[in-house]
Amino acid sequence: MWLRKERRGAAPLTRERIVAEAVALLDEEGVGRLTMRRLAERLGTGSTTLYWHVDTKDDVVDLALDAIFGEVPVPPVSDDWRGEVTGLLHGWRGAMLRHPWSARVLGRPLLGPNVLARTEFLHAALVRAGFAGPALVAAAYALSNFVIGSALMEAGAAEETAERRAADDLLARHRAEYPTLAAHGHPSGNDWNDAFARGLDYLLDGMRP
Amino acid sequence: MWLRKERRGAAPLTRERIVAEAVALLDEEGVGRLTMRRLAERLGTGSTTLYWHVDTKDDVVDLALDAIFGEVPVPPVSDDWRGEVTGLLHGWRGAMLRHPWSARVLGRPLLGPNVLARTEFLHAALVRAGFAGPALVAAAYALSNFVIGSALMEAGAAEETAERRAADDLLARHRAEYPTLAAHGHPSGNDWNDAFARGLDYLLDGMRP
DNA sequence: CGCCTCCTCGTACGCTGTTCGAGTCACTGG
DNA sequence: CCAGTGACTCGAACAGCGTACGAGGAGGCG
Repeated sequence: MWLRKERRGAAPLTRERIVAEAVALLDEEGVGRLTMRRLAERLGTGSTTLYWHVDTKDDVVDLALDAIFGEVPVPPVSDDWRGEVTGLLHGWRGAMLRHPWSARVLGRPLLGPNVLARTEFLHAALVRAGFAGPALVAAAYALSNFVIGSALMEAGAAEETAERRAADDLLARHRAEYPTLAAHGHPSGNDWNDAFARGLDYLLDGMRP
Repeated sequence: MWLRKERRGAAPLTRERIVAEAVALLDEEGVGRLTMRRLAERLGTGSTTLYWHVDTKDDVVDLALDAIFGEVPVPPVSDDWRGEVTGLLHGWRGAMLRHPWSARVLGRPLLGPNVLARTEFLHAALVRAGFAGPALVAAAYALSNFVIGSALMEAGAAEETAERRAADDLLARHRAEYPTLAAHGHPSGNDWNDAFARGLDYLLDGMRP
């Protein structure tokens, strides 16, 4: 069969290819349109074939999630633990914003190797900084929860300018009930970057080993 | 008709009743089992009837989400802005942990009246504390993102002790790759409360108007 | 040659959100 | 008194979903 070489060479269906295509599909169409059938179609296979490589659709999502965290660069170890941490976390946020569906999918335990490696790095940097015991877990969780929460909110807010417009209208209509909110408005554009950087500084300033 | 009084009195189907029942269903069975048909069954109506009161299933979720934030007590205004903020945020976290499905559902814009009222309170407290401009939005977003991220992670981790056990096993097996992580273990039980309180203190300590 | 293992897939099941059109009922204006 | 109107309910149906199952095809090995 001539097909053999071609099949083997061009399209050996693997977990890796499935995950890569899932990430592409999620990036292009969002989490609501990730479907086993659509994914299989993009891969040129039948939908049920996927189930030989993967137990369940949730597995695909878990794998895709861990895959994008592989994009987060792990800074080199230096004697500036604070620089390492901010570098890691800015990268973390960046990856989540590049793949906004990731925020919608969080909440299941993050146990993939890429996530674990970065979490390990974060903990190690904090240990090097002198944190230990309850202060260590508090610091590590505060930092990652802050990043995750920020990405979640920002990804949600960035989704639809139409909805944002409606939200501003709503806020303007209820100006009397929410005076402070209406006066300062929602962040937009570069405000998010600034707010994130500032917030991270607040947190790091307040942390003491 | 004798039914008239009864119908009118016992079961006038309203948005409020739908939302209340949705919250109950979500609390009992989780977000995966919220179905228009199941919800309607619990309400004693046909499933399609719901669509007269509500445009879409997402609307039900949005309403349920805002409803549980109505449980968050708004502290009385005092001259202790930090106390007000910590009180509000502990209550916020408590509500989310009482309804763990809420974490899984976050990410869409939070624009319900209950959420807006509490966000307004948070902003107002920070303004009273002297924050303004970019520092204000950074402080407000840092605080709420921290709370949301914490609740998200904690609710996710609390879901299944079986999964937690498997996760610990996995960590133990890879002890060599993740030494710091394996050495300190995941939080459990009251550790979460402590980590949250500490993290919040870190953040507030680092914030300057 | 036959067998075993890896891999693929068509079919089917039960369930989902939502649309549509027909119906029921309390009430109102003539 | 009664026709009509608007608020509300619902059964049937549609397209699509995740997934189980069992029938196959193909390469390697006896």
